[in-house]
Amino acid sequence: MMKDPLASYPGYVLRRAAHAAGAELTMRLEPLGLRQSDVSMLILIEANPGITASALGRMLDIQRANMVPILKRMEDADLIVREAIDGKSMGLEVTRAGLARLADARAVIDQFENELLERVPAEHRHHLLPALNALWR
Amino acid sequence: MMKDPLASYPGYVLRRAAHAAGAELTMRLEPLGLRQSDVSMLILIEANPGITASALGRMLDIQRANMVPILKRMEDADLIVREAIDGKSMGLEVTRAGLARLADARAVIDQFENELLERVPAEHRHHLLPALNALWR
DNA sequence: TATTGTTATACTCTATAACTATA
DNA sequence: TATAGTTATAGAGTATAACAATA
Repeated sequence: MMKDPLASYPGYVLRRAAHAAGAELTMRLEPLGLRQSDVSMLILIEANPGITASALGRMLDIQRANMVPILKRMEDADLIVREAIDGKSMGLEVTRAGLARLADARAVIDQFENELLERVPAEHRHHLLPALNALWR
Repeated sequence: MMKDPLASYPGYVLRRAAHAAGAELTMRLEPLGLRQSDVSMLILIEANPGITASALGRMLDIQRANMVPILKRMEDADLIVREAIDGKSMGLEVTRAGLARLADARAVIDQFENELLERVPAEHRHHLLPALNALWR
């Protein structure tokens, strides 16, 4: 058997756990034709109607320039619309069709998040979210 | 202020925490001319001398095909050597220069991992690693 | 002067298929 | 028959620079 000294490094295990979870969620969203970033954006736009692409990108840590093709694809898929706020900014809204897809995605995600937490032994379970939030913010 | 409903999703926070930590470690390793994968490989090769590229890839969840350019770069940088085990397999070893670089990298990583854990409130701290390991394995 | 949206571009990481040679 | 190493290639995600138009 191979030795794995990396298992004791929190940073490494964090990366592996995130990758494993991310790959699984991507697989589960695939039948819906949605990517993780799509769902994140739909959730944030629904919670903040009229948000601009720049502000959305700042929340998700995605560069302005990289938002363009993503939002264009979502607009082409009739998931969101862009409406002029003023001559410079565009406000984002979730379409009716987008809300329906979002409802499906939420069912997938809620199930996924529940399963994720169930894998964590009970004595550690409620420490996960606050610990991770402390690492991120 | 914008609403952020994503903050309550463990999977999302996991991804953000891993990305933030990864970006920071990458920055700290950059002066050493090493990437995270380089250091992971050096650690694993040192712990398992003579390991093959395929076995190393399986441990790190990196495809065989993607190991080729990585190992070639590390060999060109005189961090590792490949020695024939038989007519098919090559055993990997860390060079003397590789060991020196690995020592520098370990100092960076140990400091980084300590700081990472210090950011987690004490009551959650020792739950992080077991919780993450449960998600991954 | 700072910000928004945009185009173009490049680099890294990752995934797949196919091939050769050997165990 | 399964495995190791390799090549080629394509798709994501991400990062930077630059520009026009507007706040």
